[in-house]
Amino acid sequence: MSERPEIIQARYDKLSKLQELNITAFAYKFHRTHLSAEIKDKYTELEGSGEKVRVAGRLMAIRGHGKSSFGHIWDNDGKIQFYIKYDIVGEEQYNFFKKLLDIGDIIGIEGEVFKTKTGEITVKVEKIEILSKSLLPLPEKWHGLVDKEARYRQRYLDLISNPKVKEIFIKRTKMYKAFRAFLDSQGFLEVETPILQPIYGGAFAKPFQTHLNALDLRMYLRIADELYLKRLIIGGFEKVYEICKDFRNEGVDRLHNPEFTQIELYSAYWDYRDMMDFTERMLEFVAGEVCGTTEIEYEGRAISFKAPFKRVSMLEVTAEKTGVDFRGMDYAEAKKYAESLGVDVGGKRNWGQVVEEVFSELVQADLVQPTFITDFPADISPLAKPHRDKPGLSERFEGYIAGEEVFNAFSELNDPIIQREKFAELQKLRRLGDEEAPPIDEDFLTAMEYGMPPTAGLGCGLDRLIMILTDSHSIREVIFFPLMKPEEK
RNA sequence: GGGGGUGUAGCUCAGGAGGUAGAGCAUCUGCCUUUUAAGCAGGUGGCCGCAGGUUCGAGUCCUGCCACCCUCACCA
Repeated sequence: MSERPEIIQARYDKLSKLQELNITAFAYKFHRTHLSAEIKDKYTELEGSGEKVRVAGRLMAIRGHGKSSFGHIWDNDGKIQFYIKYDIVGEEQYNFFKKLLDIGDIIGIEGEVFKTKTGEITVKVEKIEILSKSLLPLPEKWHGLVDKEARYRQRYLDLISNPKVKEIFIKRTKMYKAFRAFLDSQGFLEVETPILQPIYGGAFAKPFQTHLNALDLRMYLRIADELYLKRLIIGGFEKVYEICKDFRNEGVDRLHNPEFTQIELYSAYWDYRDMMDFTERMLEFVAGEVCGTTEIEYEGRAISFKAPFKRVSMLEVTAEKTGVDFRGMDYAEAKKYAESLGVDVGGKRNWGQVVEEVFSELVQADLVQPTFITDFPADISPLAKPHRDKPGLSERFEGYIAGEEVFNAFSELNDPIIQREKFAELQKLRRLGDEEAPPIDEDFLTAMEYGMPPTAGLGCGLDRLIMILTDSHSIREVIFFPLMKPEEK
């Protein structure tokens, strides 16, 4: 029982004293008249008016001076200083403050507002009450909570003691709002599609499996939304989007969390060039809404979200960079040249995979400014339309920022005959041991056979985008509760 | 999975070459009625990640394990 560290036991002792005094340490409610920010905004009206304000928040600092004390409480929008004086509140309340409250407690105060001689807007306390006793001590006031493991496992402590962390997540929400505002204004409809799916598809990835007891059915958590959103396009919703949690049963590192967020959007009657025009306008808008500017800095490098973005074809930029033009080569020849460039293509099973590997090894890291890389190999783009002019390529682009892939888009394949062939090729890859090639989705093919309008679609990794917009090095900094191994007890 | 690093008080961190465990903040006791990392004086607080080993003696050296971080590989 009483094995508690002294610093914690002291708080339990105070709780007992409160109970002896018949003071409720865990209140039911507190009527607030103002938030801390409102007091500051309305100071000129409040000063000298005799109006009493009631504010509540977490007690974060105390500076005692004998018979008077200063302190700060933090609420949703910021902090406010209070001044409590023996002469005003009397012996009982002052001793209650001095002896029974701790940093970390949630308290409510009432009093008039004034400015100290250093000019800080301050509440002169007339009444003070405890709303919730904090039984565990908070991290240190100056350094905050630094240990990354503790920050991620106990995010609430991170949020309490590191105000900048709160800003990152506020920006994350601003990003969602900006996408919604932009897309809604352009006639897109926000929709929801299944997370639990009997067949996964729309990307190359290992899925999470689960089991539906009612139907004794193996189910998967979605790896992408693509095939369901296209069904909606077929159904006559011509512009749709979804902000979607996807799940991939793969590695965990600074760029990957097993559960992550994308936005996918589809517009009928567009091709991938329309989507590029749209995407750069949308990204410029989102960056401006989140950061207040399109000119940002990520890991010491200036990045401009000002449209238009650079556009260059994958094969051309790779040829420029490496001196090897892979166009017109067959699989064996491409492999030979890739190896001559020092790129390991041992596990690559077709021409496109080889070219993509060379690109991602030797070119990708240099794409710091937002750049559209266009015209990907057709054999690694099973859901994209074949390029109208360039044999072997597809009408597909990916967007790179700060050397990382952030979005991926196509002129969507709408020919069910070619789609079936593409799926068949994926089944070959599966049989060759490619675990990430998705199984064939007959229901989706049936939908396509009813006729799908020409369509362009885009997927954008929102975790990576907000990392860049908040200058965060790890995906764990932008996900409230990133995946952590449970601690062994 | 490979390589490198970290783990010591509630928090942030020191502990040189094996010899009784340290600081700041917090906490506790005094003093202090406009401070803001308030101040002054004094005190409490430790499974040194876990388990073994070497040694007269291990926070320190060795082995194994655990968690986390960085990095490479993998991952659209």
